[in-house]
Amino acid sequence: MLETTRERPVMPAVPAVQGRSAGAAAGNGDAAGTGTSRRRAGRPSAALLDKAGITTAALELINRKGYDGLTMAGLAKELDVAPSALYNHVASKRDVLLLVEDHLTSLVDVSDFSAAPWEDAVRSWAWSYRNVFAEHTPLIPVIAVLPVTDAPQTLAMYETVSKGFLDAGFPQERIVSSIVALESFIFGSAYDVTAPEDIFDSGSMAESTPHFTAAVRSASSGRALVRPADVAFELGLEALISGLGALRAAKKQ
Amino acid sequence: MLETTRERPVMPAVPAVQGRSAGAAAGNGDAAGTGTSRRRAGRPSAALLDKAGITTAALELINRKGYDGLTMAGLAKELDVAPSALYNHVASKRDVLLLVEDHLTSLVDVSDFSAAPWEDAVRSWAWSYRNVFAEHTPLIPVIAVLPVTDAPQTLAMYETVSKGFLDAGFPQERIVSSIVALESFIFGSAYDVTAPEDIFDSGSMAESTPHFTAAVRSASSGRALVRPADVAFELGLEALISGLGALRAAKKQ
DNA sequence: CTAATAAATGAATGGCATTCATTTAGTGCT
DNA sequence: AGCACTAAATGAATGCCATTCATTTATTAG
Repeated sequence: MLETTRERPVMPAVPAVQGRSAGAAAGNGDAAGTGTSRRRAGRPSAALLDKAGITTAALELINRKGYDGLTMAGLAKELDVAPSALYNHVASKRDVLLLVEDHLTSLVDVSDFSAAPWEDAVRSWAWSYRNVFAEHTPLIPVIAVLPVTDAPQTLAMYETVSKGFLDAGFPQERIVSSIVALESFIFGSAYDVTAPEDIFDSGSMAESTPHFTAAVRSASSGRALVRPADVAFELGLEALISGLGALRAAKKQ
Repeated sequence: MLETTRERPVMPAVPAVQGRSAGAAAGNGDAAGTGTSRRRAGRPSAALLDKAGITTAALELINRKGYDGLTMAGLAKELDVAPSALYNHVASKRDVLLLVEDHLTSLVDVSDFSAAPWEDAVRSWAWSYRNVFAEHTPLIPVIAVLPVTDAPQTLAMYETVSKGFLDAGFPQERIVSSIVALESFIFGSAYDVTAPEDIFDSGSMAESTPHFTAAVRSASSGRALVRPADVAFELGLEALISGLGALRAAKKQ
């Protein structure tokens, strides 16, 4: 129907930047916030926002200012838009965190599950998972309660990992519990990475806690090469791998 | 100036309740908030606030309204005081959370470390620790970064646990790492307890994630008697206990 | 006695997420 | 073609929240 509909009438000049991969302010006249020449109210010809753009802008903001700097107002400014405009695309700030979480999950390395032995696959997956979220601990409370339905990339990760466990000979009814146990350890360990160096310094109460103080001292004797958090993570992970590995039946061909 | 200063002019009746163990509003004329007869400005004869009172009021408020309900204004009302009065005793809301954290840590059961075998002691400690903080997950980000100096009860717990590990024949330089690994698992698992029942419901994407969906289904077949979070915790904890236990030298007499 | 300090009130302050009325532009239906 | 509906933007509230500051009153130290 309709003849000349596809003519693309005028389009002032701007090539209608879409998807807005990264980098702020798409060249042209800016709007709410930066200072010059507000955009006038009303729906613009080409949409300024979408979930992908919001996600990358949020990540950019987090990298630059940390999670304290991630505010709806700041995000809006990053996107050169009024804060209320965001609410046409997300229902709440938690929604933004969800978008970020799902994106980050896609960065977790699950590749070894299709090639390497189960132990090696779990090892590389767990290290990768921990390292990604160690930089994003404020997301952990969100993830922990997040129904997987709302996070397609997260669901995809679970699928790959589940299949890896099944192929390795795990009894089906133990797979979810095993993954949950590993994940719990991973999330807890991610926090650990962010702890200050001197977190175990007992200070003035050192005399009243001799055993602990001695243990802390001897733990840090051969340090500085590896972070304490890495030592603890390796220790716990290897314990989990060998403990959980014992559940396997000898399958896999 | 002014003669009759030491006469103790009136003192309406009240015996100057101090410490304020629990239960709100110490009987007499109330103040900021509740509605009737404000207390007049200026330092009162007997202090209305102290850290112990703030801690128990905070816990009361958390139990009643959850962590969202824990606001400085709400806490002040609970204590029948103006919000700004709190800042004479704590420097920030984070300080309040610290007080609560340290109190809760004193509830963790470490008794088995002086009696039972190492495995049993770790088991009961870990379950108790997880159960206490499962109800208080918003504290976990605080704990994880908390220098132990600021938390005497927490330090006391570490001392007991360290001694238990040492007595069980653990090499001193592995003790802290082992405890940290266990704690990481415990904190992560505490979150897990709060997750909704249907967290793993893959919903509309079930067809694209067959292995995971099947694993979830078979995990929940014999359920309802035990919570899934408990199964995962037990599995991981036993794996950690046997994995870490292998580090011990045969000592202990 | 007097200066310093401690502990309260009450009135800001500034930041925050979120909502709502309004404006403008595209879409679908007849 | 026209018209109702919906989508996507602005801009101006709203209400909550932690925190600060000036002020008042009482206790304590010198």
